[in-house]
Amino acid sequence: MGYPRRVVATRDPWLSAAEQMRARGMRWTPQRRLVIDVLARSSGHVAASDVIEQCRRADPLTTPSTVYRTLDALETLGLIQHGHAADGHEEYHVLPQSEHGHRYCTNCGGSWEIDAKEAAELTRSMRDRQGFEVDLSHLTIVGRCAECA
Amino acid sequence: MGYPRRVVATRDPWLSAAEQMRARGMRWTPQRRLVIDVLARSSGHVAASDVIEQCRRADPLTTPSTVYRTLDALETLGLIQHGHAADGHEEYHVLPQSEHGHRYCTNCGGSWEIDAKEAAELTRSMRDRQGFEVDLSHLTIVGRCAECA
DNA sequence: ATTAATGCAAACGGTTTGCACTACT
DNA sequence: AGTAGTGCAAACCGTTTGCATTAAT
Repeated sequence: MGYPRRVVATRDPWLSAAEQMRARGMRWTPQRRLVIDVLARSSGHVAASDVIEQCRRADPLTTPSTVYRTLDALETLGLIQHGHAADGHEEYHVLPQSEHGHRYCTNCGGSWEIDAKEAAELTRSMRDRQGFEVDLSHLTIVGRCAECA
Repeated sequence: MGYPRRVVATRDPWLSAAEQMRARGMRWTPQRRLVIDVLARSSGHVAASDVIEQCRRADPLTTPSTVYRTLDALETLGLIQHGHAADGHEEYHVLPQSEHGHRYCTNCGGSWEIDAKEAAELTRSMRDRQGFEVDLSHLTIVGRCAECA
């Protein structure tokens, strides 16, 4: 209706990825662009194998080592963060601008993010009762989601 | 090798391990005894590599494949339960008589069990707010313990 | 012209498997 | 005697690395 809606200047970290890289003397290559495209379209967390597969769809010549190295590079830029999925494999969490954990359903394989607010009770009770500071970005809760339970 | 699944753990599971095995037509071997010795002395959760190393200390001829197969067998007996540590490697939880999760300190490497009581707030809030049934045995919380924080 | 990044192939480390042999029952 | 379990070596799979080549700066 009428004019385009006013949008808060949401600086897109992916758009600036190229500059961030150049600023550090890193190079902006087609392969890196592709990996970043895939990440940008992702749901927030992807297995390394997913990234490789998706890249290969766009460019069948994609090489695993290049993908891994790009993911490494992006992690040093702070754009992603790696961890391990329930099955023990590498998993990359995209854009941890706000630190968060994950919730997985063992039945349907679905996954959701757990933000600080949602984890508040947990972090508080751990701090109060055990003096334990929870690292939210490593929090993983496994179980059955509402639909599957 | 498919054994019948699922057995209730008894009061002193290690003493009865031999009988439980024989009852299923499994055999009681020195190698298995050794693995079980190691598990019995363990703190409640061990990495596969720990088990192998400890076994090798007692018997340098210990073979990884045998250890893995024994751990498999013990899991089908319900005496242990496997999962994945923070670094993504196999980890075995001994005697999950009472279901529990784990808490790890990234600084000192210490680990503690989280029992149902301690996790009560978490499980309740997940159930109430997301309809999510937490699987306590897969709960892993990472952070800094009271001493290290 | 530099030198970072790529692509390949080979190395890696933890886990699994096939198979002939051993030894528990 | 019969067969589950062992030990070895080789396969596996996801990830990492060395190195000569390519290409972004």
